[in-house]
Amino acid sequence: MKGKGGHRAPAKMADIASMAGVSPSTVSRALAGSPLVAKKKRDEIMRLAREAGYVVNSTARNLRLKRTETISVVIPLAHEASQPLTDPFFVEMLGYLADAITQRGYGVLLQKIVPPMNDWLPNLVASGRSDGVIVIGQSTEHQALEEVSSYYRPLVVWGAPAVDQTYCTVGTDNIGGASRAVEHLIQLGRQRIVFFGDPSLPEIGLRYEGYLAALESASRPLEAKHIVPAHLTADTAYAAMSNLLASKVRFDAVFAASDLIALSAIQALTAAGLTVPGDVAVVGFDDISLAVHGNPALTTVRQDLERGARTMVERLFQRLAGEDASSVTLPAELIIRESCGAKARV
Amino acid sequence: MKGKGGHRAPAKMADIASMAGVSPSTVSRALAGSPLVAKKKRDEIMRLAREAGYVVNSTARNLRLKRTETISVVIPLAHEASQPLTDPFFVEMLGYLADAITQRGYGVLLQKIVPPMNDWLPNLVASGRSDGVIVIGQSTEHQALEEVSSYYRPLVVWGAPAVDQTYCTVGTDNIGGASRAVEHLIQLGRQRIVFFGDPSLPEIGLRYEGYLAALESASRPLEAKHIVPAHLTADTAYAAMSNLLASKVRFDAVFAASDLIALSAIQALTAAGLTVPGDVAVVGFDDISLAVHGNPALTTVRQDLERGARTMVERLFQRLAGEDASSVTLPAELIIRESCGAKARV
DNA sequence: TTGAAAGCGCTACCAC
DNA sequence: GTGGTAGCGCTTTCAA
Repeated sequence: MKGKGGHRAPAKMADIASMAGVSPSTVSRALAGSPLVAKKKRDEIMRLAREAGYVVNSTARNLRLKRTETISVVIPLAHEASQPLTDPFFVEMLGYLADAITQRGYGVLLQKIVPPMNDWLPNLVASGRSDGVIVIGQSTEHQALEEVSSYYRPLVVWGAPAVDQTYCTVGTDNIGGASRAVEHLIQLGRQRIVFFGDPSLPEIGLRYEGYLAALESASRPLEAKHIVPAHLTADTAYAAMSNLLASKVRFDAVFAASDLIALSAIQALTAAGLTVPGDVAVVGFDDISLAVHGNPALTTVRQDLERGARTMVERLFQRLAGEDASSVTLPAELIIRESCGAKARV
Repeated sequence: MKGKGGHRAPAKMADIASMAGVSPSTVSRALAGSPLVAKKKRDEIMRLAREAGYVVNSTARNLRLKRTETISVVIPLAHEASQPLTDPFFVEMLGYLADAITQRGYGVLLQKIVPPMNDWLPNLVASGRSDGVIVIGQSTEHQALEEVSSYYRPLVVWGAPAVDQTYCTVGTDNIGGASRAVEHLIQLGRQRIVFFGDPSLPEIGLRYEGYLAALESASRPLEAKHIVPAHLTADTAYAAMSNLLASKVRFDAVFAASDLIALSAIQALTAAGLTVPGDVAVVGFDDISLAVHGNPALTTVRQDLERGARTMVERLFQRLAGEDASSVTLPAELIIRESCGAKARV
């Protein structure tokens, strides 16, 4: 209506106060629904505010109240530097988190962290932009999480619990899920099962343990050449599988540490003229929505992201309220579809 | 380290000031890299601040500066009330937007809007939580967008331009993309092509126009029974396709208004014993990453979301800077895969 | 039941 | 170059 930019300066509380012929204090109380101000006056003030399109300025409110009603959701991508959230896992988790947080009337501040990842967590915490932090995946940041958690309570991390860890994690039973998947491959008669993923990441490390456990309980030897430490991105995984094929290592099954790289592996295998599950059986991990639509449909270990997200938010708010909330491990479920094949070929 | 909650009160600027033996003003200037403060003193203050883990409180800073360095990204879901961001389209777009916004040093505040959608936009704008707003999809909110844009400039919307519209949109050439898709189906010999989607939503309406244009240029009559106004959710689309099949309407092709519902349609068709593309050819819209992995791989009209996101952010920052930025339509590309079939069957 | 006043932590104006 | 001071818009004592 005025000014060159066409902007309209938003009304402030003092404006409403003078319109109503009362003090800002009274407006503040009225808008907060305080019973201190007479019902009639309160309604009048609320009506006025609504008509003027007045909404409390949350920056000022936050400064005064020392809280933001905002939760930071952080996605650390140590190995995906330039890439835009390629992994559907993150994105599905993000959706569920956003729902759970919004339901409690809080805002969601989205943060993607890429290398170089220096001091991002202490800085985020100290900046006061949010009241709590949820980190999706430990990535390479165990140390940073550990340090900050010593003085900052409202922090919850999706991932694997570690022995020396003090921060709160919520995650899936990686060991159990992985071992069940590998046992299934063994039962189907697969002889040479590749572990496809980088065990140096906490969660992947546990899936690797499950893999080892399954081999051991079937009295199968571990073959070093069957460990392929692929990163969790589609491109690098495709390349890693192509390399493996070129190396002439023999294998008839792949247990992939995530669905995304399982799908890439299938593409690489198919491109090389092999059939899945005929020549090579493939099992993934996550059960992203893509898995069921794959060709063949992907057998995988399901993580219940909706429940995981709800649990994380629940714990975070407990910690926000000063209560204690310890780490949780949620059950994993083996979902059998087509890519693992039926019975043994030979 | 202290207190029952184990919280540590963050340092404030005054603390750093007294540690350094200077005034808060000087600390403020030093931390901002102002050349007004002597280089040596500036470095000293920065070192001190870093060691103390001090980070400027952004709420206070924002209040003072009257800006937030935050952009709201809003996803209005008129028809998906309880559902958690099921459509990969939104989620992929969100990822690209987050990248583009983060690159400019701004934060991303995520908002999901579900019915009842009263005054969400004016309230969001008036709350001062962000410096600008990006809305992904017009949904049913054209009117709200129109009203707010009359006084609030930093607003950019993903969607379709309308004749009477004053707000800034960025979107794909829906008409062109759709007509090319339908023309392709016609060329392949398909006779009865269903339009699958609700034309009352702005973007879908344009895709419908493209559908009409293609029929017309091939001198094909429009059949009312071939218009199936399915909502853009997987479940409702599946049901709508099942209903259509039960109704005995004859058709040999489906042009779906989004990939998500195209995939659902394929599932419903397959479940009913029909083959795709043998009995029914299917073409989608969006080219979500799922499309290429479908079985059969989905022929679709590609929207370049990365470019779209970059463009939206670019326009938003132009508007933030007081410049004008008008609506844009980006090209659409027909991606031919398997689900549309090859040549005619008969 | 209401208003005056203080102050959340910061930046920028003004004086020196 | 540097420090004092005012004030961003709000909530909440405290006093009336």
